[in-house]
Amino acid sequence: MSADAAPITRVRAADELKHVALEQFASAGFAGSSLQHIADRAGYSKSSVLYHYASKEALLEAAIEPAIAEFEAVLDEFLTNRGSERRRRLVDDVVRLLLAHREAVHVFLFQGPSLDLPIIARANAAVRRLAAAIHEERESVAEQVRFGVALGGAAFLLTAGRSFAEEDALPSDDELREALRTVLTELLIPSGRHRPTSDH
Amino acid sequence: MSADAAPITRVRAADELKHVALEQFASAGFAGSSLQHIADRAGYSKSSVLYHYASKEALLEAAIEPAIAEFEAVLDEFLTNRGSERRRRLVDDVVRLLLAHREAVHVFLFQGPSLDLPIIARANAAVRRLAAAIHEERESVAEQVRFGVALGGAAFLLTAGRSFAEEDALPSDDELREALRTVLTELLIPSGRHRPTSDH
DNA sequence: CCAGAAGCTGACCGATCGGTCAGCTACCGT
DNA sequence: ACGGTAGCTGACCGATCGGTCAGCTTCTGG
Repeated sequence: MSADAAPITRVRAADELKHVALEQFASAGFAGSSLQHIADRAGYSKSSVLYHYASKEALLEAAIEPAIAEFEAVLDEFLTNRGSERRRRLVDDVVRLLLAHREAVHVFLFQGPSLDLPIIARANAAVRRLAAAIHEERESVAEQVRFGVALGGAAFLLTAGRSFAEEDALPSDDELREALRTVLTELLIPSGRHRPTSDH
Repeated sequence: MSADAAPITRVRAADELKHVALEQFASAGFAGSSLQHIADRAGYSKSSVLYHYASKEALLEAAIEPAIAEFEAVLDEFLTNRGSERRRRLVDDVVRLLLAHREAVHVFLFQGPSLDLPIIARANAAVRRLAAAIHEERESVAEQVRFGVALGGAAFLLTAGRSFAEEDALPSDDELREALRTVLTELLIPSGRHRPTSDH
């Protein structure tokens, strides 16, 4: 049998290691996180880590691939859509993705350029595709800056920026989601707001 | 004599190493930058680096201290001022500081939380002071998010985000300064714009 | 009852890490 | 002419890095 209930501990170790590793990669950087440290934190030996994952790189890949795949899906949809809902969908998707995959986003967005790994190259390619699309359709520099500040700022707020707040004053995820949607909408959706032709 | 012209090569080595090191720290991370690599890039030996700087940590400190001191000055002025020009000054100062010290800001803002060094602690304390001041005077979550997105986004755009743009399409620093001032002003200065009481 | 796979580990490997040290060269003021 | 110092280097150190490997347990299907 072993159709159910059995793998209670089965997949757990690998997932646990993946989770601890992602935390470490996001908070201390990929280069700054040793397999030994990750193993210690998870309560395993370094050999165990390398039993479940062929290499440090494979561990990183397993940890951030889902986030990258989801980001690629969001991007594809954005590039396909042409309707008026286009940007609204992007804002919603991005906020949801950021909240669900903070650590992973922190890794491939902030450390991405410095890591020479296939999985990171794939993530960078996706980010670059988004940047190129934005650069194409928004000719003014201020418009491009708005986009970069919005996405980079949102990512910063949920990852690195978090450590600068007082712990007892951290808003809940629900509050954050709504506030982020509000702010990103202001920045990215030129709804009948006060931005005449000032740019460019 | 030796009152002039002599130190042409004198201070050069130390400054050159500092500059190369800062580039490396910003692009590859502190943990990911080895003294050997920095020395190679600068055309010196590793021993030479440690002759000019007592340790890797001292090298980092020399590289980013000026930026931190300047940031502290900007912060002190912001915390002192009470006039209506307060936020406008902050925007101007921050944009100027970001453009002048991109790499240093990238180090202590994005890698800051993960490095346990005195100089980084000092930088983190300053950022935290700013965050606390913002949290105090802006009670709505959206307002705090606006602040975090603005500052974090601007920093992202000038550092990590830069590598995602096509090289031949990078705006000049002057264009960036103006665009950043525009966008940050929109985000941080509640001038008679369409933000009624929607927040909180 | 037992063969074998899964899970996990310590011992070990070469490479590289940050850092020390003795010594070399070149130039300085006296 | 010479002692001292500033600049720089290669050799070397212990620690730690990512990764390999043989072997130990524990469980399971036949």
